[in-house]
Amino acid sequence: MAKALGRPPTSVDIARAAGTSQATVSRALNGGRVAAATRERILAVSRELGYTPNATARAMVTSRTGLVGVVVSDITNPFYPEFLEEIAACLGARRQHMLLQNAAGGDEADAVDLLLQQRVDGIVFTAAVEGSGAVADLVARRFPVVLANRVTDTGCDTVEGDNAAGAAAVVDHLAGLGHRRIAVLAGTPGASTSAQRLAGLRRRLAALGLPPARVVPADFHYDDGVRAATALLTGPEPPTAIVGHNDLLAFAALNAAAALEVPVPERLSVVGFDDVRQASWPILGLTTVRQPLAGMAARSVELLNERIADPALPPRHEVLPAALVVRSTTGPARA
Amino acid sequence: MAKALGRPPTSVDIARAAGTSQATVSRALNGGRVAAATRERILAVSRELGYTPNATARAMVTSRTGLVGVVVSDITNPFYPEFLEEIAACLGARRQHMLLQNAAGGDEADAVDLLLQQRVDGIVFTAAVEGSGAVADLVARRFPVVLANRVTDTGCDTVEGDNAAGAAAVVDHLAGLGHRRIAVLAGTPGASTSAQRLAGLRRRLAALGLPPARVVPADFHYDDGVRAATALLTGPEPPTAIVGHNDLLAFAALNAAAALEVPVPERLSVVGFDDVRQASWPILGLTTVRQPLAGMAARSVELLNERIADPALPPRHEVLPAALVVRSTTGPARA
DNA sequence: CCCGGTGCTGGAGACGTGTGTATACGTATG
DNA sequence: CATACGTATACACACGTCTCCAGCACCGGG
Repeated sequence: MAKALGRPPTSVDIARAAGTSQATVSRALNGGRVAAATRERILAVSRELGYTPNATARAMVTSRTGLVGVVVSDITNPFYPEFLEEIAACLGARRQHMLLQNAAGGDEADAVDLLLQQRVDGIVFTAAVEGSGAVADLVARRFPVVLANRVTDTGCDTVEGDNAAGAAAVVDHLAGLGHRRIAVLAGTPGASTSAQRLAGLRRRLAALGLPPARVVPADFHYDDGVRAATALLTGPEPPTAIVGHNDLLAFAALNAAAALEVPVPERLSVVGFDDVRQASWPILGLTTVRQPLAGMAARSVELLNERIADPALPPRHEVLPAALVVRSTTGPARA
Repeated sequence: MAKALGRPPTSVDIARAAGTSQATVSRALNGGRVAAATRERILAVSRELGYTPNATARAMVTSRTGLVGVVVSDITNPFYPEFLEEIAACLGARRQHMLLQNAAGGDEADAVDLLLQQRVDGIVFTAAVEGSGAVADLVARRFPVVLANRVTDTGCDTVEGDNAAGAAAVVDHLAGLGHRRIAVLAGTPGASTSAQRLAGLRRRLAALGLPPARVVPADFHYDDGVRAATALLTGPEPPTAIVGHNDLLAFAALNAAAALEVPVPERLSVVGFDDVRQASWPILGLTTVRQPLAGMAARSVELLNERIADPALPPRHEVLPAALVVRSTTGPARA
């Protein structure tokens, strides 16, 4: 194995050593029609020389790289690593691979540009919001794109959890516990998940005849969440329940409450969205809406590959069920 | 921008449209000697046609991809996303990009193989342990490799925190609080960080004349940590302090304690390693050894690029300072 | 007028691979 | 025996870019 010290060996080197043509080497390694003895010899030689096919050269001629770009908005949000792990697994099963771009700071256009330069076969966007119109541009060019956990009015494939149903379940749960002053830590303005969850909450509150929720922007970030929750809890008429548009925001609310010595769930109930792994830790025990993580990843990869195979496909929109998981951060509202 | 519907335009297309040769287009876009008027025209045309340089074709001729492979052992361990974010930032400043491989499950050899096929310029390994000898093989072939937060006896560059000093600081802190029965949730057997932290703990315990620590393997995984900590706490002579070789293991200990209704820090003190962001959350408040994350990332990228420039460099080993951060999971040992 | 130098541009080869087309060989068939 | 056919291989080209080298125009000095 540890043979190549200079330039790595090429299929031409293999061909020379095996006494055949380069074309035969290519066919032998890719399952073409080659005599068994020849194939055997070529495989032996290529093993001996430590041959590694050059993916860039292959991409040149096939115009397929086998790479799929994945754009996330903040990789330190624990939701994303879990999602990426699923995505990577689905891609690996198809012998594709992930080129990750972290678009924190809003340089989504830069991220897309890089992925295009690398000639990825398609892109999965999970970033919360599009600021640059980069996605619309790609769709207009018929470049294969899937939006995971996010939708837009651009005509591309989308996969998401049932945010409205999840939000309704949250309201039912809180209302059942007697909560009437409910506040929301909202995600990035313009993010579809945030908008849907908010709409679902409002609709259900109205349907139950409850007062509207107070909505505070928190941009899906922990620090913003702590600031916003602190302001809510120290202001006039503090809420008896806070719904984070994100588990990270819900954790922020828990921490703000702890810092202010507001006991949870006795004086404050907290609910999140996503059900990241930490949410199920006993010391956190967050009540939250579970996102169908594995399903979203699997469908995203499938839809993307279908579109790569046929870019003219009509846009598909899939909604996967989401379910409320009740743990220990919610309890009866104080009388 | 949204022009290209068929094949994306090439530099030849630009040349044709601008009335020059392809060579001049290449020079104009890469800062070669070109008349100002010609450059202007070429830039205008390439913008108009929505030209995106083909990185695979460039890689063919320059034998540089600008891609750096990064191998992690478990991306859902929050340490890694934080580290990756730093790495990506350092790479981005050098116009390089990250090709991530999650080697969970021990398929490190597969991960390396893929990265080599993609012809990455170098690889940063942060995976906890090498099972396959893949790293040794790469080093023997003089392929640029840096080990971050991990060392081996193979002669390649390494960057790590001062694990021994960190461990000593942990022992001093616990001893000062009166702890004598200290247990350790150890990481993957063979992981250098684990070995160093363990050695540091043992040495300091011996130096202080304290009894040796009980060591339980937990493989750096949360679930293993919970099982191990539960066994410790329910067994005979339960420890008064548990040191996780990892913040994740420390959190596991906290959760095991919570499930058993063992109060922290009154009856059990818990310490971790890494200082991930969650550790500083008020509701967790984990006492832990801070890893010099940004510094490790920056030095890893710098060392890797130096080695890419000159593969014959002698191996360098850098140790960055680590510091104990005392929060609320440690307290005096019960009399 | 000739010659050398400078500044810009075009031609052409290379990088490593996949694949369509042609060729050599052996066998079966009429 | 001649033709047809199937199998296995070789030849050649294309993919898009960078870069070396040569060529061209222009200019100033001898």
